[in-house]
Amino acid sequence: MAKYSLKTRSPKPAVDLQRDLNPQQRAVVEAPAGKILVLAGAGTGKTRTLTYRVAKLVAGGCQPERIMLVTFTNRAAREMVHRVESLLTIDMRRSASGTFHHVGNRILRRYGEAVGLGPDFGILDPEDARDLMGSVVSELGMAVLTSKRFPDARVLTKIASQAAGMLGTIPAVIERRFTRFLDLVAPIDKVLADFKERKRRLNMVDFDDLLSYWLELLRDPKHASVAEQLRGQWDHMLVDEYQDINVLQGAIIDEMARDHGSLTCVGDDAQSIYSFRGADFSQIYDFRIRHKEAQVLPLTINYRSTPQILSLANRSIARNREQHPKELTAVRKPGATPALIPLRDVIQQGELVAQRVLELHHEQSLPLRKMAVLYRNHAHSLELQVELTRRNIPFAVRSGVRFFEQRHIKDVVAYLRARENPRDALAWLRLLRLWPGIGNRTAERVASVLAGEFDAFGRRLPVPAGPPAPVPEVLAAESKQAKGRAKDALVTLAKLFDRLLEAGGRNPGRAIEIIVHEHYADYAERSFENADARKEDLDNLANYAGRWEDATEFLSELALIEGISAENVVMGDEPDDKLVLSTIHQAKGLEWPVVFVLWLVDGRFPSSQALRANAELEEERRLFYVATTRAEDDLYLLYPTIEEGRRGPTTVLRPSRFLTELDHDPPVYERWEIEEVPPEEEG
DNA sequence: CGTTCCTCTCTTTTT
DNA sequence: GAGAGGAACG
Repeated sequence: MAKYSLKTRSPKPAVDLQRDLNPQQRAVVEAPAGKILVLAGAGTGKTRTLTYRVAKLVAGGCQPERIMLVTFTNRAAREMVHRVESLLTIDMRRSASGTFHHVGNRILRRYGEAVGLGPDFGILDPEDARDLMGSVVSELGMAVLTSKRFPDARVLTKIASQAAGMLGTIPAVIERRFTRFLDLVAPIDKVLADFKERKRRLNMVDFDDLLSYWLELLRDPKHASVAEQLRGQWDHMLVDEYQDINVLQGAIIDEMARDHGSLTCVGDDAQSIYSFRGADFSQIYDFRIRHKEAQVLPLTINYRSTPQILSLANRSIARNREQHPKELTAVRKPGATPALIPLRDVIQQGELVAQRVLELHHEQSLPLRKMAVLYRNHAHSLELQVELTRRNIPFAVRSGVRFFEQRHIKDVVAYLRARENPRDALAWLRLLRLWPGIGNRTAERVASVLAGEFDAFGRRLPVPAGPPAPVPEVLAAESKQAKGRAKDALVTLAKLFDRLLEAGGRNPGRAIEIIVHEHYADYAERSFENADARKEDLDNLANYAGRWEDATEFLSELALIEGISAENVVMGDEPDDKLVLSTIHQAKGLEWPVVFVLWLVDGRFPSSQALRANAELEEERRLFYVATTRAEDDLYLLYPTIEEGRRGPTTVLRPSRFLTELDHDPPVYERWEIEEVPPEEEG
């Protein structure tokens, strides 16, 4: 992606540590290069502190490209890079900044050959990984695999992912987290080994591989010289959101920092909310065990929220046993008491939020973008979305279906993937099936030949499969074998690929235009009711892709970028000022003057799964803590009291235990009563 | 073999 | 309210 920033030869930092930082923050910024763990509460200026530490390093003569700055989420990464760049007017593009996965991707593009990856390896998104797993299972054709009790492809990828994340074996993961499959350890192990092999054949990696191979480069004695080169490229390592890393990431961090020893990690154990994907917040405690010499520095002064909001948050998190007891201190003046609002049902919950948003917007001139509605999972926001649409309140959903995970986007992207990495059988399969006359059978045969997995006689080829055959030639040959509509389709497809491989088609944006123009527009007309909207999406995608010169880079970006919701990208002419709707996970690190939290009902938030185990309940409470600490001035906690079953009876809902457990003196919230205004008095 | 239409299942959270 | 998988038809 094109990114611009001004660059000065000698960075002149507009940095004044005395003026800009409090003593706790200054202690972090000024600590000599070494092992540092910063325990930073919500809203205590964590990003600011880390940014200034980078500034200090650069001011001290360190080249930005010799700093590695990694975080867990895209958002945090972008925020961090942006703030460093604006503070220092330097270009951080050369530095290794971004999510672990981005940095891993960059490193493997360059050094992946050592672990057997071609330079144009593709990245499997979770859906692809699941499909691939499914085909591995069905190809193995073992009897156990078809039994009802055998884990499905999604669960299998989960097991593989957990094993990668905790640096454990498959049996160990099953023993720890999937005991119901204990008697299936051997076949599961076999399937996952095949899955790994299959990824290699396809020259593809999944998200976990981006990190696993990175660690392999650092640890395996076979790659000692690569490891040395890697370590030698950076002098300092800084890690944000340390509470959300897993064992694998922890190991990478330690290995990367081994020689230079300059490692600054920032995190808040109270905000660890990703254990479901292997984040292991004991990492943050083990840090001091692994690095005995590490300095531990606290940040506890909260600049964000009113004391009222903080007392609520403090009281809630204090109920967690697994935590560092710490109180956030408020510096802001007292404000409004958080509101607890019971509603009749979800409909009323949506109405009330919409109404309150409008009141604040019109009566207090608060822009919509200064307000956010947070919820446990995206389904919780549906009724609200309906109500907001009805009242014409613009909103942006920061969750839901990802733009690039929609079918039409993935279809078109499959062409790019196939062009960049012809061994990507999944992409071939996907795009072949779009053609009339080509069904599963034909698609599978042609895809495996194109991918070089099999020769034309159905014999499995060894890996590496030699130089890939020219795609148009293979397609032409296959078309001769086919008949009827499939024949026509393959002939047309061969021509399309000729065009895609021409120089003009190299640019990803241009390539997408060709694909849509030559094929997909027709397909969309035939297949979708909302073909126009989808074609518009594809125009936007072509535009977006046009910013990259190199399609492989574009594809990596697309796979690793955070979920831009469809709404966010698609609409071109919408107002800037929009109410924010977000899952709590996606809201981490952000703040708004006004925050609404929806669906505070036992079984929803905390979720019913979490009610079963205490460790999970504590994680949910941390999530609640994250939600409440997003609010600066006003916090509204809402819950419906009854739910009308679609088919079944109406049920009475219990308010979330995260609310009732706070209900003692002095009160931390104020209960609001809702009275319906008769229609004639409205207005 | 390919297509279409039906039912069933799911929905934590993200890279 | 979507996606996967199965059944039945062309």
